[in-house]
Amino acid sequence: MTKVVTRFAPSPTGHLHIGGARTAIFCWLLARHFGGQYFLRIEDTDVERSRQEYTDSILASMLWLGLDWDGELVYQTQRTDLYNAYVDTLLASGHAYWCACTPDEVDAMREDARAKGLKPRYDGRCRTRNVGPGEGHCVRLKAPLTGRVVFDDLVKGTIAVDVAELDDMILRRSDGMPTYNMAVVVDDYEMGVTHVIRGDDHVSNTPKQILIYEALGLPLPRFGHVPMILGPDKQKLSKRHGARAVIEYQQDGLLPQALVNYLVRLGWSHGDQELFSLEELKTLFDGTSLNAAPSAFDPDKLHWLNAQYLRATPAAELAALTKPFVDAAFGGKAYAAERLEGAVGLYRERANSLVELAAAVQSLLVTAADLVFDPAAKAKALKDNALTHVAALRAAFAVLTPFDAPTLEACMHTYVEQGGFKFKQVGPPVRLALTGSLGGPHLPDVMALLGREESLARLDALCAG
RNA sequence: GUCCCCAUCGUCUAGUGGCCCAGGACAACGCCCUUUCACGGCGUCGACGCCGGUUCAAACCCGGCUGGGGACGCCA
Repeated sequence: MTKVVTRFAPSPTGHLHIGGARTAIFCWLLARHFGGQYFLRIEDTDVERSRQEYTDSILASMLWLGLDWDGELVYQTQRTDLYNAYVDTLLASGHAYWCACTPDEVDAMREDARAKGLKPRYDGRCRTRNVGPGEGHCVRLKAPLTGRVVFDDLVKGTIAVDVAELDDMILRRSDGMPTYNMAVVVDDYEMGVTHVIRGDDHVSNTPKQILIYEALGLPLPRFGHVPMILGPDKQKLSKRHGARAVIEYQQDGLLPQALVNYLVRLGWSHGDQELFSLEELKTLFDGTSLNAAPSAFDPDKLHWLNAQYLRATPAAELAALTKPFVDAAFGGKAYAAERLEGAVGLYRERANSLVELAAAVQSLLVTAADLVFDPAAKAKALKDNALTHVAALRAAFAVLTPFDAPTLEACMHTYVEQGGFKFKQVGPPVRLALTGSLGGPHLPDVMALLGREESLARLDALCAG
């Protein structure tokens, strides 16, 4: 088996978005599957927009998702000399030339071409002018004039482009900095990258980069372009589609396994299987079965997956994960933390995210005096002589032993049967007293968790108020 | 405008010439379970964009059309 080296190369101009995250997952999986290496390269050559805090954020998201990387981070801004050395060899070998055209002149050329219905491109007028280095001069690739660039894409199959579509691209800007395509080729080669997995939006860069590889006489890596992730409306993912950064999903209380699982299944599949652990993915994902068509992001399915993982997480662990969200919900106020794990156990199947879980669990953690009643529920439950049932049961519960779920349940049933009531008359007001609402976990379980003292206090509070 | 890519239920997808009058999952809807809300179980709705080929046979192969997306920077 040949060595597999992949890389993920974000530019630190924003947080890690789900599209990038999915690409990173594919890269990581491919490397891990084949026992290869996965590198991270920070493409920070756009000094204006690049920020250290974004690099930090991207790395944090990467780790949160469970994607570890090999080796040191590569920062493109630290490798200018390296890129320039390659540009110089291209200049020396006659594969590149100096160009004195100004941006305005080139713009004019493009407009001209577009007006004629042609592809806007640089016309190569400095190719033979021998202008040499100088103020405002950049270096361009002396691209072949005829022929086709053909490559076999891992996900899209054969892609062919006529070189007439390409122009003599700039390799080094007039300020001495390399351009994106130049830097990428040098880096991928220097880092030993064997599989370049990246977003669909780069397909048109690939032929250009191949031209540079060829001019440099370097071996080509394998390319794989994964399609974009679209919004639920099939349009390009944008601000109006809500959360797009993985950090936002983290804040919304999503589990990283759920996000990874969801993202992987967007564009990749393994028969009818829906649930995959990271370990399982490592053994299953070999870079095949990738879908060439773009896919729409479906928040509903993400939440469903998250619910699956929420239920699969052991109660103690889930309580620990939920705690920060509960702390935030209480805004620093004290609450019955000793009931957290039990409450999480009772509500886990009723929540799709940690945020929802934290909100649901709140009513069991406040003190009786702070319990908030849902007005609609209150109006609905406190009909007829509902409070007499509450008072009667309160008296029964006060002397009940043991105070556990089965005994409590039996006690309630006895009360209902002996009084000739319907449970519908008795259950709702009791539930309202205990949780402030009319939905939720099995009542005896709630009381057992709250304990006798707290349960009685809540029943009293409703009767009094 | 030019070039490139894509095309199965609303969505994610299975499907690589006969097993498919197309399977699974999410969503929706209904029923069951249930003292409530959920979970769960069962079921319903629902797709091969269109037109031509090739073939005994096409969702699968070929061509065109239509529709969608992407790229055309001294951004990445």
